[in-house]
Amino acid sequence: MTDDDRPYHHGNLRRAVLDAALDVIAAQGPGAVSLRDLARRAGVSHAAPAHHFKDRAGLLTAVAAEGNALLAESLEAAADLEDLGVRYVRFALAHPAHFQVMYQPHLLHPDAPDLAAARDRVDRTLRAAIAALPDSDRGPDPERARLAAWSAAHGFATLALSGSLDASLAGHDDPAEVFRSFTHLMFNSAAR
Amino acid sequence: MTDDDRPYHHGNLRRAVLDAALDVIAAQGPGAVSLRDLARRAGVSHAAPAHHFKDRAGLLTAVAAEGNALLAESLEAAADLEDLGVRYVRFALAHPAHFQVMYQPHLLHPDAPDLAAARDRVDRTLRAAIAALPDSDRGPDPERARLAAWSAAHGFATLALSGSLDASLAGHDDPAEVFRSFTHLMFNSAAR
DNA sequence: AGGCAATCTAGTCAATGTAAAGATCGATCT
DNA sequence: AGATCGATCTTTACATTGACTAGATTGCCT
Repeated sequence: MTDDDRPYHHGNLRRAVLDAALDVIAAQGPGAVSLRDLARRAGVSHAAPAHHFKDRAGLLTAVAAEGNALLAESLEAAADLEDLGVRYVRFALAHPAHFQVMYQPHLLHPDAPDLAAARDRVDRTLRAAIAALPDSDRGPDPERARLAAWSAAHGFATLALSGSLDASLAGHDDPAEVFRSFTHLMFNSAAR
Repeated sequence: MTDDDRPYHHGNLRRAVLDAALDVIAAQGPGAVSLRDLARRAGVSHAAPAHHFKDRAGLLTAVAAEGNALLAESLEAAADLEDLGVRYVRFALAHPAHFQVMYQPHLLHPDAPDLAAARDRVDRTLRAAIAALPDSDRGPDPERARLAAWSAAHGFATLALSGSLDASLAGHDDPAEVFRSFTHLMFNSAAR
């Protein structure tokens, strides 16, 4: 018994809620996400999203899984490790909402199969890029090189998103290129 | 008109609430912090914490400020840049609750003077450590070296706290030493 | 045409954040 | 010592939220 013309079924509520969630997260952080608010934005009843995501954590898990999938897609197209690092940073800055949720386990359902699968994809891509390094650059311990590369990219991305680098990045138009400017140096030596 | 022996004034409610908050954050993340729950743990009425911290954000801002102060204290005792990086990682792992909150602007009051002051202290310490590098290691652009060093330490700490490195760190008893093992390599080259 | 599963609505309950107004205490001043 | 003032805490109240349940609606499949 609805007064308006709105059809009973939304059509693509899952995507609509996800998109609304991404807006809220990008603007106000994951803590500001309210299932009821997202329902209002999508023009459905307050309990409708629950059927698609079960939980608040379920919604954020879906965001994290989508984020990892998007990230994997970009990284898989990387030319080499440096390019992969730059792509990692670029992804974080282009998809801040996804990125913010991906590495906060407390917000997520620990063992969601699709999330784990997407993470594996990212992981394999990084390992492949390390393995593809020329011998002169890879160094004796690939695992160590992997941690170094991931830490550098992840740290830069995280700090940039948190605003901690605002002063340092003020002049530059593309923060990812700032990252490239020193990652290039670091990995001639991580190799040694 | 309270039935129990509990005195009207707690004595040190501010500290009690902060400590309870740190427990909750470390165990369940900042999202699980409830002012009412902390009040219950401290044995006071549910509105008592508000007088000390104003907001939920006010409480977390106090946590972040305290965290930065503790971090600054540790970093100021660092022998050199490598030691400073290891101390950064060690702090994050020893004070996960503080660290988790420090870099999430959405949880905090943007312009809290004490927080800004504590952050400045950390910032100055890092710049000093960069400046104290031998010429052969510092390289042409100190700012670039600063971003590289901070990114590496911050990324490793963040990834470790999020559990992303659990598999890689399984064998080692001190993750901070794993970090040292590759930061040492990186900065011979960031210098070049 | 009939039935079935997916999708959505409506109603409800406990928990939370936040605000306002009053009670209690302790320190300081005279 | 006694009064006063500010800080600390309690009580009450209200709007919002997450989560659960039962029921309504729809599209699809056979």
